[in-house]
Amino acid sequence: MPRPKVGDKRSAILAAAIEAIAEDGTSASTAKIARFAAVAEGSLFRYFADKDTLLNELYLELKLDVQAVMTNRFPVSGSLRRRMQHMWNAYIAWGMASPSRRRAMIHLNVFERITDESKQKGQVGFEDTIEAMQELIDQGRFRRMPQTFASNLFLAMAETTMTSMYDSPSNADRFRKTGFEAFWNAADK
Amino acid sequence: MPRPKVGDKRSAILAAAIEAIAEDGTSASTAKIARFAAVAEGSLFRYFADKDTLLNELYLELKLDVQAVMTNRFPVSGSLRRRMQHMWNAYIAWGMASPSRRRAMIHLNVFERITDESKQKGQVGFEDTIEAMQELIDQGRFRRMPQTFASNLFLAMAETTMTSMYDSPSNADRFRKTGFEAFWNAADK
Amino acid sequence: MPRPKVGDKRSAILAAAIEAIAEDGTSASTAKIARFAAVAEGSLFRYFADKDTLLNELYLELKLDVQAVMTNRFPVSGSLRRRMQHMWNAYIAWGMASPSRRRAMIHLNVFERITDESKQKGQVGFEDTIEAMQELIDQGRFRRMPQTFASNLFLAMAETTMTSMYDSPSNADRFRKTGFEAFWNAADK
Amino acid sequence: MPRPKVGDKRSAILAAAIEAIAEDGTSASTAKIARFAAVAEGSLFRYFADKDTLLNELYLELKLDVQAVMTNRFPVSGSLRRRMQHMWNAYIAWGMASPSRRRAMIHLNVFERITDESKQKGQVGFEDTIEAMQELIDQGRFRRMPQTFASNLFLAMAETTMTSMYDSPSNADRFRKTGFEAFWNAADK
DNA sequence: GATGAATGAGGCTTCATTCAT
DNA sequence: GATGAATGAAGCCTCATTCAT
Repeated sequence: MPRPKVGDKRSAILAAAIEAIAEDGTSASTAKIARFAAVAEGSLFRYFADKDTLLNELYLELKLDVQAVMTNRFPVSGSLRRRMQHMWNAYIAWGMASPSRRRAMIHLNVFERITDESKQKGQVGFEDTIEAMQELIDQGRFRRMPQTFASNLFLAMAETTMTSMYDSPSNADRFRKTGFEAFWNAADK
Repeated sequence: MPRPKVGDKRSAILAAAIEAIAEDGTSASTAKIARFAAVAEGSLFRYFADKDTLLNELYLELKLDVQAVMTNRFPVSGSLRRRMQHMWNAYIAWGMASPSRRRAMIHLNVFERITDESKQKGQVGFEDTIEAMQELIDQGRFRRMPQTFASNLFLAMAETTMTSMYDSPSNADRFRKTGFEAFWNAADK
Repeated sequence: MPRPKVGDKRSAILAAAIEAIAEDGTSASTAKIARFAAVAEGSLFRYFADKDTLLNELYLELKLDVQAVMTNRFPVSGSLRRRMQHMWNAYIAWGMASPSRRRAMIHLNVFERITDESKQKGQVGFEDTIEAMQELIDQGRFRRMPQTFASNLFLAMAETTMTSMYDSPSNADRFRKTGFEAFWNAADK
Repeated sequence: MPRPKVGDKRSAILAAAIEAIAEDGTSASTAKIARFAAVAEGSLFRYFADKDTLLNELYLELKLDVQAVMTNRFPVSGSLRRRMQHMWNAYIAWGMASPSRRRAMIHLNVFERITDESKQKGQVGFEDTIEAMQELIDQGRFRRMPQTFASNLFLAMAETTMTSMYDSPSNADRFRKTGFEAFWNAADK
């Protein structure tokens, strides 16, 4: 059974917000977002109580998106390195496939009005990857450090890697691989 | 009594901008910045042509600030590892000493209207550190990759480290050290 | 009850701008214009991109207005003198009927940001009158001079005439007639 | 003996105002005027109580200027036509010699805050020309009309003439002469 | 007198949000 | 529900004017 129609417009608005934020940062106007979504300015506020709500929900959607991609075909029983490699490749693939999503995420990550609640919610669903991250910690250089440290490092290093990949597409593959080795050696003892 | 130095007010505005941006991001209002600086809003525009100019000059000032701190007592003839260690510690010290400066920098780094010119100017003065970075590249895992990749990785990993340090001040020192080891092992062969 | 026509508000703003400019010149504030139009200041910008656009469109509207009045019942096949007389009377009637429109026009005519495009557009629709003006030129004192010279002279002399009519309403009719004779004898050989 | 220095600065400001108003209209900023005059912003207000005063005094100075030029070598005992011709040529020469003065005058003539007092004062010194104008009236088409009507017509027609002269400098002389004939025939019976 | 930095009121414009249709 | 016109607060910026030096 198809999703209720209402979802379509909501999704359109979220998609539009991604483009608008990628262009203008979080100060992209709701009018621009509505225009990109091809809906009336007022309609935006039927789906999101206000702009902050929209940005918070977009934040969550992007996190979910990343999660889906990382979780998909996750090699649960593979070696730690293999699982990490999977996560790395999946995340990089996500970022490279949709530059706007990635740029939007970068802006949302420093947006001062993403609530703690959103940040927390953004973690759910990452159980498999978090578990892998914890294993990585327990066996390597980061022993007894919080899991978020490793996770954040992973994300930061992947971001840096993607920046180079964008700047020099012909070497993209080399960056991706070397980036992973860098991460692995940073974390592994 | 010394006559107030030319530039006092300019500095006050820059300082105020740091606080305001740390609080509200780059959408901090010029009114708020002026209020923080205890000057009239109009005065702000005697020192900076417009808000974008102010933000770009602030960006440069912060870069200069980092540079000063990294360059200070730089062990030019020390081992590569020692030089890197110095840079790491200096940068972390800078970020931990002035949280607002660091937060402001984070926002400016993703601000869409920092000009290419500013970004370029922001590089000057880092010659020693860039040279060290190049050495690191030439001898390790990043051979034949652009120097910016290593530099960006350095910054990203230091940022991640600082985040953990802020979250858990009692372990700050351990984070700082482990963070550096992580970076070193990421880059070293 | 008829639904308010689209454009009602737009017209209200243009009408308000006429009054405001008549009072304060082209430096009349958008706030004042909005107030006169009984709309919120923001509304003004839904109808006109910015103040310059508003003034340019007002300029065009006034030109159109004059044109309508001059063209109405234009005695196409009348003698040249009769046609000129018609134009003269029509223009004077327009100016005397709406002092604010006339004052606004005077200000717009010397406003430095009326675009060339607007000036050009302001000419269309005057074909009959321009043709008459050309005939006048071809047969009189202004032979081989540009049509704009005669047109401008016409307008300037009519303006002067109206000023005297305002100053001395009881002699208005005599001014109107004498003014026309003056113009006719200026141009006719 | 040289004029007192104070006059120099005052004149410089008036001269600067001419240029600034020619460029930007009466909304030219006092800062710009001061810059053009190469004096400090504050100095302007030592010579003129406020901007309106400056503009009113400039208005007077320009009127005086015109008067001087018209009065110079005025052929008091020449024929009426000769005297008119002199006035016409003098005025045109003034306007063509200094486009900025002329443009400034055009703006001041429609400036809403030129006081009645200024307008009145602007008339003194024109006795000879006014007398000629009165003679013209008494003997021609404008009999029993106010002298200002003839004067305004003179100015309006001369303005129109100058506009054409600027637009087509190679025909300037022809415009000047034909313009005068037009005026003469407009007024003469 | 001269200066120009400082001021804050006011100008233009944008924008999130509301609400009548 | 959907729309988009309307709103007015707030943002950026300009400017005439003041005043300490």
